Amino acid sequence: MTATPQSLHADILKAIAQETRLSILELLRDGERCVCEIFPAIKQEQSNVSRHLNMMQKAGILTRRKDGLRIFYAVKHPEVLAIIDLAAAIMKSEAGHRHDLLRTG
Amino acid sequence: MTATPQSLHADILKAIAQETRLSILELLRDGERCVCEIFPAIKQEQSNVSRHLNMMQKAGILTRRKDGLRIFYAVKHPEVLAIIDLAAAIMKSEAGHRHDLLRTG
DNA sequence: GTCCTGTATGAGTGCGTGCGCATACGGTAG
DNA sequence: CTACCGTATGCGCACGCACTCATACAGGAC
Repeated sequence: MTATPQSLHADILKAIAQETRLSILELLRDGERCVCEIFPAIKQEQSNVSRHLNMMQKAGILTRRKDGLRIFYAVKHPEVLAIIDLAAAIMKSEAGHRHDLLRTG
Repeated sequence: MTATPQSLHADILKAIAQETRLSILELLRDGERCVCEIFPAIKQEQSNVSRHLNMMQKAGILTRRKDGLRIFYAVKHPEVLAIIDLAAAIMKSEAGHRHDLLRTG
């Protein structure tokens, strides 16, 4: 048991590692939003956003709440946002190194 | 500027969010390894591992060092391992919640 | 009941990707 | 030089995935 935990890590990370989903998660950083708010904000089809939200909820990183017609999604684990921040930090330091590499040859 | 940073985050995260690459990164947690050590350890084709290593190095999360015939790869940013740990934490708490859900209906 | 709004889903498409096989490249040893 | 070892790469294949369009479903307003 716990033979290949990689396979499970991958599902969580794959649920985050996608542009559209990252856009959604950035929006949800400020709190829960309904689909009708999200898809215009990130300029994507409603159906596409719905699928991504559903996918992330099934992956366990979003919560779902019904309020009348609307369904509100929110980030379930703050670790998700921490992961995004770490990725941003890596990017930032990479961008700096790239400059150095270009300058020093 | 900083219009859609999501596109760039995604590249870093995608470089991590894959089973084979996660296996490699777990191995590299203990320090640098050459391809000849990695691919038998994770039971993958040499060509496949070589591609993944190359991909991660281009993504900026691995370093490369030549020593004679062998080429050693190592994790460049500790944040990468932190991301994996956070994903593991999410998984763990999700596993707990799943049990509750199954029991309470 | 009908109409409308908000969300989810089925079908189809094109692109991206992980993989294996064979082979080429680069460096070392003899 | 040749032979060999470690690594990278071209090619092909199968699968997965993000997306769009059209449509179905659920709930509220009337």
